[in-house]
Amino acid sequence: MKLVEAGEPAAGEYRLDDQIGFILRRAHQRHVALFAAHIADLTPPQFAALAKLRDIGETSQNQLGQLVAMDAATIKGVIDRLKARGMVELGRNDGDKRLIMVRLTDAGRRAVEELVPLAEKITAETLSPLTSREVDTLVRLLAKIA
Amino acid sequence: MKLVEAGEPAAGEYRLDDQIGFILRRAHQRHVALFAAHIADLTPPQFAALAKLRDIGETSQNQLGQLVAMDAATIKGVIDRLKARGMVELGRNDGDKRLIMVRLTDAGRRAVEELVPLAEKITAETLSPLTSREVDTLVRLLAKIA
DNA sequence: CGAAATTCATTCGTATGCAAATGATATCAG
DNA sequence: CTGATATCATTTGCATACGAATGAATTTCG
Repeated sequence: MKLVEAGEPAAGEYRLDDQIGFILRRAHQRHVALFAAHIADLTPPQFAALAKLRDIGETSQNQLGQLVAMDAATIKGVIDRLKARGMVELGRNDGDKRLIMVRLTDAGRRAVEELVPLAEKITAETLSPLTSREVDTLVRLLAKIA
Repeated sequence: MKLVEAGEPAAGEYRLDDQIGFILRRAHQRHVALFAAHIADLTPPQFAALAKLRDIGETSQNQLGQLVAMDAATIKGVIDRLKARGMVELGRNDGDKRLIMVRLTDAGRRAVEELVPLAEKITAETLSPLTSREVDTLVRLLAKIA
């Protein structure tokens, strides 16, 4: 008498490898590794900040952080490192003196433009185990839980 | 004349928010936040190590790291903190003197047993925006790219 | 108007996560 | 058997990531 089908956990059993959190973490790890393999001198969060700045132009540090899903402490570190490398420059805001405005430098803009094709390749490679139908489905479902 | 449908990027356009890497990062962030909300005194990697140890029994530190997708440096830190809290204990291996064997303490085992129901709740809550069909699909596709 | 609440940026502490270098131990090849 | 290779654990350095506390500036509200 077979009590449990193959691959189906018994009631009450907890399989780490089947948990969404564990799988999410591994999928994210793989993506970061592929990113590093193609773009060695910039991290995904750094590139995200540059790409977002290119799209929206100058913004405050915190605002940028919200747009790229980083809290205040995290975006500060990212911006500090991008600034040290001459990719962004900072300035005060006339209206609201609390704000630190961030904008791309010419070098930063050139870097984004150069890297976007590589970033597209990274996205494609990350998704390469899937059919294009599956890609659409995955992105849609993932966005739902993000 | 409409050149681009709403939601469809023009050729060559790169939308950060649609990239799998960015969405993966946000989904992972949300899961970690939900985890912390339910299990305040343990991180997901720490719980993963405990859960895996419960399933497979004593192993070497590196072996455990491979099973929970952490490199040697990372698993060491996780084990150090679990050891400091009395959840695991370490020992030398008779056959191979390089190995550090790791096993659950009684307290560690009790902790896992107590936390598994909460972990199941976290998994369910992370996936709550999806139907059960969508859950199966997401897990399957995510596992493919992980 | 002016006190209270909010927002922005910064700092500190803790915890992953990974690359690279190192020393100890095992294994393999000749 | 022994030198070359490989594995295990450790350490250092760097980069997210977030909670909590802080000070400055702004907004809200009574």
